[in-house]
Amino acid sequence: MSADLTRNQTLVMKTLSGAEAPLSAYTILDRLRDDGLRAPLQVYRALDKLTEMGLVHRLESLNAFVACAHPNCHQQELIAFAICETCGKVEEFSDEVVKDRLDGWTRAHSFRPAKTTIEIRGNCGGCVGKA
Amino acid sequence: MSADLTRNQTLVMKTLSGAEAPLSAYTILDRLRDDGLRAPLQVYRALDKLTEMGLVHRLESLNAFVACAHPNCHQQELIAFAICETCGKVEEFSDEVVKDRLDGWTRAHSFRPAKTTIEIRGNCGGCVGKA
DNA sequence: AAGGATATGTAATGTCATAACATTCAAGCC
DNA sequence: GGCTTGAATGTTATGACATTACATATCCTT
Ligand SMILES: [Zn+2]
Ligand SMILES: [Zn+2]
Ligand SMILES: [Zn+2]
Ligand SMILES: [Zn+2]
Repeated sequence: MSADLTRNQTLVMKTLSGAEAPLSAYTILDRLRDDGLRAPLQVYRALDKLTEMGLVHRLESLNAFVACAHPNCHQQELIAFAICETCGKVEEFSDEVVKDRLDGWTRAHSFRPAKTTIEIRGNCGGCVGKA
Repeated sequence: MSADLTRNQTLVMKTLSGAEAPLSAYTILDRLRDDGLRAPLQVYRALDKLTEMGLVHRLESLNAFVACAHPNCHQQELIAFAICETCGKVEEFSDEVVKDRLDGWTRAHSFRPAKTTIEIRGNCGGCVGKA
């Protein structure tokens, strides 16, 4: 399994796990002032490691981070995110057909993919109508 | 067709059209100093309009902008980007199957999508090996 | 000419992320 | 124990991306 987390990584992980919506690095920092964190870099370093371990995802269209909803389940597959712009809730899912189609395109174009981002922004079922 | 562009929109559009790779708003600003632009907002406002018109795309994973490769061709469809991290070249493409699969997921989950981002980062055929 | 909508100019500020350097900590070896 | 070494941490400063707020100008319609 994955190695134990360090102190700062544990603090950041707990903050993200307890959050209802994605958090920016600076929001995480604010919530951890009382635990001794003072500088952005302390949070960014923890986020980097947690992301490497697959415990946290970065949402590119939000410049924010979420705890993985299925830790240790989708180590290497393609993940898509549905992000509600009203309540902030994020759903993760994978789709083999989407993956195959994108893989097909990259192969056909001799493109070597390193990281793929799929983010759908909109409103979740509970928020449609309220927005 | 689309309305004529304003002065600032024209300047920004020309800069992006002539670029080999995505440009950040501040890079665009730097290239337009001699044309009288002084503040980021002048560029951001033009980019907003150009994006609305479909002439420019924002790359979320890069915080940068590119001229559309197929203006007036894909007004409303889902667009995917393959971005070379070595040479910066960006390829746009659409895939109906990917669109259908993502639409299927959102319908099944009562999610109302507003904007979908698909960005594949990696290395293009010409750059594989050099990186 | 008057009014309203759109576009522009400018300064200040807010938000996100990293560089550079010093210090501390834990583990393995002599 | 005392040493080395690599990882993690702490701190300051800076860089990069984006928006708020307000003033002014321009264009189009009446
Ligand atoms: Zn996940
Ligand atoms: Zn919602
Ligand atoms: Zn396009
Ligand atoms: Zn390339």
